[in-house]
Amino acid sequence: MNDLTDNDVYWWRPLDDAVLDTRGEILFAAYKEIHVNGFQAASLSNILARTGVTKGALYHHFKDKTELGYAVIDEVIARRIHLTFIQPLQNFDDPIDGFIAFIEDAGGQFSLTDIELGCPLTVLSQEMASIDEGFRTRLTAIYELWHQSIANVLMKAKEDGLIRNEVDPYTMAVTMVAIMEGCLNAVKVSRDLDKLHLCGVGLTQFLQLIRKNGNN
Amino acid sequence: MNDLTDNDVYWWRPLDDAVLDTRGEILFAAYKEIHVNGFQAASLSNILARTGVTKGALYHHFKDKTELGYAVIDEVIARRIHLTFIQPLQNFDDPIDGFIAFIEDAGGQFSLTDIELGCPLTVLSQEMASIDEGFRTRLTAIYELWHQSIANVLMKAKEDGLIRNEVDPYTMAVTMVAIMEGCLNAVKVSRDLDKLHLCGVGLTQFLQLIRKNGNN
DNA sequence: ATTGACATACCGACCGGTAGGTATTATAAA
DNA sequence: TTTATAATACCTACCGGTCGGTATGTCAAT
Repeated sequence: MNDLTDNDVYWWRPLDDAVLDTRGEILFAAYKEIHVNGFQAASLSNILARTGVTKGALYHHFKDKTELGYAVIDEVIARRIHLTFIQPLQNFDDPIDGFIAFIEDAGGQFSLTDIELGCPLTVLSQEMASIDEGFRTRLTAIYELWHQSIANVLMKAKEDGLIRNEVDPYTMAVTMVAIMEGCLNAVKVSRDLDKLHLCGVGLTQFLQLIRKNGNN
Repeated sequence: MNDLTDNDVYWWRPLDDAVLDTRGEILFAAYKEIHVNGFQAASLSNILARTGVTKGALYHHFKDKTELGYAVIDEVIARRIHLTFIQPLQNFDDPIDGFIAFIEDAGGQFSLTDIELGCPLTVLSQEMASIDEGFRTRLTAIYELWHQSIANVLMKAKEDGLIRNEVDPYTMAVTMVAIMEGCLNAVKVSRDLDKLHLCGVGLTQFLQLIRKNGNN
């Protein structure tokens, strides 16, 4: 069904070079299976077949399929989002320049293969938020962290006088995340990387809006 | 599992008051089942149980489950998107004012129940775009129509001198759709209608950006 | 001797799909 | 107008396959 190796897909690259134990192997294989097929259609048999781990081992480490899904969110997806979207935005002198650099960088960092699968966070949100409360709260927590991180950066920039006074950092943060996730959705469905650049231009122009003495 | 009636959910309100034939009943019930559970987890047995239609009737009207899914996109979701997002934007003298009015209106039009389920287009895009090419092309066609419709409105406004010359209508259109879909995603996962207003403010400010002699 | 870390075999439930019949309606020759 | 034919619109019963989950066994380490 899917013969991609870890390094073909940005989302699937190992988080560090630590050797995975059995639990970690299951977790990472489950993450990939879920990313492609969604949670409900994710097959435990597939996960086991790919890892060589047996069903006994799986049910030794995880109570049931749902708990495995929860662990994937908490231990894999949360870190991935932090690594991809949150961490890169810290440590910029001017966050507007930082965001714009991040967006331009993303255009080169992501390949078509990466984006065909979409953001794992959105995939799971759309599928599971209205079906399972445990999924919903866990996913919400990640989004909230993301929103707050951006809002904090903007807040600091505001204090430094880089951003217009009337701009509300949290409102901007939520909108910016919406643009990025909406953009990744557009690219996933169209399989057209140009859409990524189009949204990048749009988001960049949006960012110029909130800048003090903003040019355009 | 889900005892909502049609009129509780905006997305499920009948498109017109024509009496549904058997095929139409199947189609609409399938649409709702898919909207809640996604396509792969949508159960034909559920659809049949809810409609009272038998499996023989279903397979008389549709070749298989996949063809039923295609028909749901082409005949239900496409119209729904047109009705919800495209049609309301026509016939505004000033499209920027129109968009802003539309966004403010959406805040009142949608209830929490509506948005918990998310936009059917995004639900299916995230689940099926990377799995089935037939789904992907059909969903892409709807997005493309949406993008083009907005772009056309902006283009006309540009000719009328209402929008800045350096604004590219198509780029703006793609970005605006991304914001709206990303916003609906945020609301779905957070179950917080305030997020809808936050994104509304963000999108409104974004729209002011492209206006000629824009105030802020 | 007990515990943790698996391995193997198997189970019932549900899934999408099919086979084969029937009731109803449309077409058209007698 | 009646009657034969044929297509449409279903209905019922069933099938093979996959699913998540479990029960039981093995085996090394403590």
